[in-house]
Amino acid sequence: MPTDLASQIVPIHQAVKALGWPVICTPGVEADDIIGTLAVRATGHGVHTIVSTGDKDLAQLVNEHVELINTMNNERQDVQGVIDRYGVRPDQIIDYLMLIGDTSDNIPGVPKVGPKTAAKWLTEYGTLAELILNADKIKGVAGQNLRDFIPRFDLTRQLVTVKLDCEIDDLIPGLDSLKPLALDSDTLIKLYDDYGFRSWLRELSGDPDRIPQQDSRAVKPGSTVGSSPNTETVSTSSYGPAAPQPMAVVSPELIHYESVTTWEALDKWIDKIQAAELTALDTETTSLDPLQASLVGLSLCVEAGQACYIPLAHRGYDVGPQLDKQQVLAKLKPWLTSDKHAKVLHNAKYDAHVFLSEDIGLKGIEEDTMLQAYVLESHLRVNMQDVAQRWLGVTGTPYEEICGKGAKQICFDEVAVDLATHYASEDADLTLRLHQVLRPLIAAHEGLEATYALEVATSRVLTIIERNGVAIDSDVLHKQSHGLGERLLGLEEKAYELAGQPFNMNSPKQVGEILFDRMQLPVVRKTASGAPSTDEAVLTTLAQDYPLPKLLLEHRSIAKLKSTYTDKLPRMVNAKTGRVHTRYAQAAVITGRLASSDPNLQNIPVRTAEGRRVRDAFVSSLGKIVSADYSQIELRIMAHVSGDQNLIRVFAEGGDVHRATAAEVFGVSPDEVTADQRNAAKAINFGLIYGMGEFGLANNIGITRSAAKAYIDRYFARYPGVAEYMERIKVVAKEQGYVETVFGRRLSFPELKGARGARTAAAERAAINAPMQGTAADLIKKAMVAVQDWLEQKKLKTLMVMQVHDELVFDVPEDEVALLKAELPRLMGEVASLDVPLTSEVGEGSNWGQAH
DNA sequence: TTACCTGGCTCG
DNA sequence: GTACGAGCCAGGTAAT
Repeated sequence: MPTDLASQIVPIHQAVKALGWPVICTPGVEADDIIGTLAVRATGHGVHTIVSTGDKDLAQLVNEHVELINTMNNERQDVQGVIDRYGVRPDQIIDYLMLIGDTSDNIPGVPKVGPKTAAKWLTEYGTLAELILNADKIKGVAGQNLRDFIPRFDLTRQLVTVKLDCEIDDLIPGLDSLKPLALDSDTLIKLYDDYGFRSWLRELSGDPDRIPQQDSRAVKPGSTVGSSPNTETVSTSSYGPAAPQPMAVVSPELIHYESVTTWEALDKWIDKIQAAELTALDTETTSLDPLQASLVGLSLCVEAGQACYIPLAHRGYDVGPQLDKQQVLAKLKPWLTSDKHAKVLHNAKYDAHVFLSEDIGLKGIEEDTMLQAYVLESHLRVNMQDVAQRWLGVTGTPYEEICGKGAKQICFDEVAVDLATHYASEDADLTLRLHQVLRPLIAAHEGLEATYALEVATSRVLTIIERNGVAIDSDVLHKQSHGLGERLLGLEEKAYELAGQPFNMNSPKQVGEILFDRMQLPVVRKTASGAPSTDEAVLTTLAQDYPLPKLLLEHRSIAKLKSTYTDKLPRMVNAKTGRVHTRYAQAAVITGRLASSDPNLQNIPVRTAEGRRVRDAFVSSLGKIVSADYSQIELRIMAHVSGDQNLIRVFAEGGDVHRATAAEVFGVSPDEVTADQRNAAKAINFGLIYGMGEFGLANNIGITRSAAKAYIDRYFARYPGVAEYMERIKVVAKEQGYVETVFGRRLSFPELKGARGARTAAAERAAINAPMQGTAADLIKKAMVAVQDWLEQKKLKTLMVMQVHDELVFDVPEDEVALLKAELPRLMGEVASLDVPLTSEVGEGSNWGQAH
């Protein structure tokens, strides 16, 4: 055999025989080719995905090719036949069409179709079968006809195999003599990095043993758990070393994950979970969107290292035996819906939604390891991978490694069952082990225990709110969109005239070129990257002397309204429920607040009249919208935590707090306070919550720095407790590395611990703000739990539909409105007793806009 | 074509 | 450099 394969063209089966590697060596061979080759080898063995222990990129790339080749192999036989037999998925045909596009780049006469075009076709025709049946009617953007593509499927296969310099059929006999696939990507990457591709081949041909032929870690599930590949990892945990806690240590050979595909095996596991004190549970689904997700399988773990996966809805041409989904769920339902059987999950809210979609109300959710991790370290990521790495020293399998990412991500139901078994069992196993490690750490601190209990209770309420959704009047938004669109056109016309040429008003770059290059306006400020800034403050300054900036400001604000709100919200309406279902991230904000996304309902406009109109589209489906918000919550908390007697008295006396503080600061009676004085007091009140300095205050209310300094000095003179508190909290944060809310939630600032310098100033401000924002978050969470419990206890029909940091919004039947308006302030006020009253304001209306 | 970043703007 | 905490949009560009 040749020893220098890199210099020769070697048919693949020869390479296979010589090296045990399916290597194609052609002049100019590149990384793509080796990846493709490895993928071909994998598919030749019926492998669907390759698990890597080390670098993700190569395995990921290989897996993408595996997917393409599997698809291609399926479809080249007979497109319609494949559809009928295997139910090829839309994303697979997209991939296939992409493959055509990729390959056709250099091939004259083969039209190119990208995933967007393919997706558009599929959207129009719904299913792949429809698409194929209507092939002659379907035209792409460049006029190409889908029918033309179908006969070319085979051509494409030819082109691809030519590119690989072999026929797949030739390849397979060569592969048959090989042992099962062995890929150690650490070694691959190292060799590739050290020697480059060609040298690597030489190494291989000279010393094939350098690559382990049988490395079960790479192929068979089971090894990525149990030991950390990187022993030098240093934990950032504030609570303990990264070294695995004794209870969590499971030596790899004791780990056993199994697929449950027989009724006997299922019964055995049902016995186990019935008897268990606590069971870790995890679901696998078709979507990351919990309301869209459909159950694909579920995993259980009652003892560290011993877990099972029950595949329920996997698909694919060679999917193994699976138990009937409905029968399995029927057998499990008594256990799932029993609060006598305690469960631990990682982000239980997600799984609760998945089960609700199967008409199963999951009960007994007593523990949630995501919330445990969040309560312990709210400033760090709480996904399973990162948490397991931090607390167990274990590198679990990332979701992306199983399903890919981005546009090429596959659905979990396409993942091979054995691979899914490993991944899903591991999740349940790690959940249980995390619980064993984290739970005692929380129990050791009263404040953390209380915070965790609150988070678990909040999770249940959030599930309800998300599922309730909120009714949106799309017609209202469409009309607004239309009006805004016309105004945008008018503004554009005027702006082009002033600029002397058309330009994209949405592009900061083009706006900058027009203003500062063409029109030679003065540069007020530069952005972080050095370009002249065109933000609101700059344009407002320029608008005093020039007409165009004013138009730009108006255009900006209207374009934002249209694109983010009036255009977007109607598209977010769930087809099944006719409502908008936001997602509340419970472990995303370091201070303990919630975050809302898809869509974000916590930043719906309110400050301008035209923006506020968007809220008119948030309507009631039962009768009225009722909204209740804590008034001046963070300032009240400042009064409480600082213990400043003057500030406490201001709140105790009630009335207009900004006017009262203005009277204090400027030494006049409340009714003598001027509008300017009240504004200054308001700016200081808000600013000090954020740790604002004189520069910030001066900027904010348009006064000189020295005037701002004078105001702040007077403020602190009148409220000395506030000044002392701010100094105290900085010291505390620096000494212990964390601060606490009133209820004992810990908020960490590791960068402050023992540090000093310019960069710490920002962290200091965050530390000053955190107890207030965090305590406010605690309070509203307590309120949500109290109110939802009350709604259920009173058996009311009212739905809680939104939380906006200090506000709760309800969809209320007419006959419950009076009760809600009477009881909400009481319920919200009684969740805690601070040194200041906790008052709230309640409003009602037929929509959210009116309810304020 | 897609993925990621920047600048800008919305909210509490 | 300069006020805390978020999410989302359009444009622009780098990577594929």
